[in-house]
Amino acid sequence: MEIMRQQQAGATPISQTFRHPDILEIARREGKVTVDGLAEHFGVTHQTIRRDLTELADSGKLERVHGGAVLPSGASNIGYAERRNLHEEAKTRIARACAEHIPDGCSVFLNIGTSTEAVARALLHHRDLMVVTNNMNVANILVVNPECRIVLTGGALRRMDGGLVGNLTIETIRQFKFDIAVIGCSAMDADGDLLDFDIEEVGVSQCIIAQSRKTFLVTDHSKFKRSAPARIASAREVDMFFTDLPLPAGLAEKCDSWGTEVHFAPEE
Amino acid sequence: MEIMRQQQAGATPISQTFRHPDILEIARREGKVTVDGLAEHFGVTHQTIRRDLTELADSGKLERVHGGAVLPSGASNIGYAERRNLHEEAKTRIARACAEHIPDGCSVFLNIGTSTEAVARALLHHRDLMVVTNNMNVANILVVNPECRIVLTGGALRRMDGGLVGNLTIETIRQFKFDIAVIGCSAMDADGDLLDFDIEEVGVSQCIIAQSRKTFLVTDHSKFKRSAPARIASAREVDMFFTDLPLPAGLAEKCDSWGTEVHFAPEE
DNA sequence: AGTTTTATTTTCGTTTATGTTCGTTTTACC
DNA sequence: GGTAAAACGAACATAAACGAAAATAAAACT
Repeated sequence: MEIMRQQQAGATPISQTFRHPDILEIARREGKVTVDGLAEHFGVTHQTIRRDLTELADSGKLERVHGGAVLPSGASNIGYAERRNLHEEAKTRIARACAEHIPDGCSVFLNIGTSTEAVARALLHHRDLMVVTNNMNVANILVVNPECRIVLTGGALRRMDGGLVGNLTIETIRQFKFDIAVIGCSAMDADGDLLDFDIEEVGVSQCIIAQSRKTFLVTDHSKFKRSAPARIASAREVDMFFTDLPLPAGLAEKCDSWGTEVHFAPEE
Repeated sequence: MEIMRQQQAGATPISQTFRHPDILEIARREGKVTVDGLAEHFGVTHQTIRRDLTELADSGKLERVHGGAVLPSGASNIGYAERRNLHEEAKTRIARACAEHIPDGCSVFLNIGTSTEAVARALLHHRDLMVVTNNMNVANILVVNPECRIVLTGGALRRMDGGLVGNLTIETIRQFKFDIAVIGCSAMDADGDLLDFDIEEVGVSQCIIAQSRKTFLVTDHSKFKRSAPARIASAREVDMFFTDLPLPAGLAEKCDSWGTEVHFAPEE
């Protein structure tokens, strides 16, 4: 009874029919399933199969197509693609401002995040760079810049965001000393603390800061409104802070007293 | 009426069809697709294929060109696409034969080379794999297989072939034990020795073999005619050897006496 | 038994995918 | 630079597929 209530309260009330496992197995074997084929196979009407497929699609096990369903394709980076478009234009402006403070010929670390990827795009015409990153997307972006040496840290590929995670990352970073670390963060609070959702990444970010002569932070204003559980560092440890809109009250003064230069990306 | 407005206001209404995943797979395998070819392959009109390609291009999966579509430039294919086309068809056959001997659920290492990339493409529908590689292209290829964990070794990105090179590679490999090592080589001589142009890679390949329970070699016949300075290992250490044409005189007997299974990829 | 819940079928209006036609744009060839 | 062929995209018609809702059947429970 209570379980039923939970299900009704939850998002999709899944009917557990014996067909679902079979459908999935067929789909995995054949790569696809058709409404017609399944209706005949199970001896039920099309409408019933449609309902099955809709439910399987809602729970992410399949991807619905006209006439049937297929295995989910790139299931992972859909959300990421949307996030990339979010504040896209602002991120580009911020990244450009940041790139202007990265001189040719220096060594840079870029970590995980859409903001740092935007910085990578802004570095496409820099020369004689050495870029170390734990972000596959950054590597894919910068590969077309022949004047840029690219070093990837090892690690398990996280499809969600192209990040390379795991203890290999920190091991790699320890072997370098960077002129500039460019980091993003998931959120930033009123005390000037940089926050992240992933505790593992926090360790990586802290390591990067420790191994770098200068630390650049790139963050758009949306991060000021959010919070996240893990603390990376204080903005006090940041040398330059690139963002798009004025900082919340109090934070600007703090940065000023800490000697953290705040740069606003110019509107175009 | 209102619904229509919503749709018009929203982004691009992507049609769902069985063909889209197939088109993407063909594109990834061949590097390009043509309207004519796809129309014939699926038995539909050109216009339908055009619509498909337009939608796939809109969602960033492909890049439209006159007469067909190609993989988006940012993705896997770097400059050495020409070499990839060399013996492409044979490599695909070899890779498919190799993939058939790689069971679901095992751990595999794929090293640098166009042949191993072909194997990666042949593994797109394997399940529950764990693939470790020092080849960025392999990672980019397999990223679309959600049933596959991907681990990249660290290292400097070599644009020539997407390889990750440097001492980080061996350090990473030492942390694993693979069920199967899939390696390619630059050349193979009459004594059955695997050769390579790059001395550094030789060390990596030797390390891979040492860390693996089984070693698979994938090489097309063109490698028999060439030579290279650095020696990786003897074919004696290889468990299965996948190639396209019969081995030169004497080598077949050697492999036989060593217990090295030689598999020829069937002509189609 | 009777009642309630769940699964399925039936029906029907709506949406979607596809083929066809036609005018426009691109490409290739002279 | 001009021309012909190929490729393209827009618009429309149509048939298939779709989803919502009501009707029916089958369990599950009291």
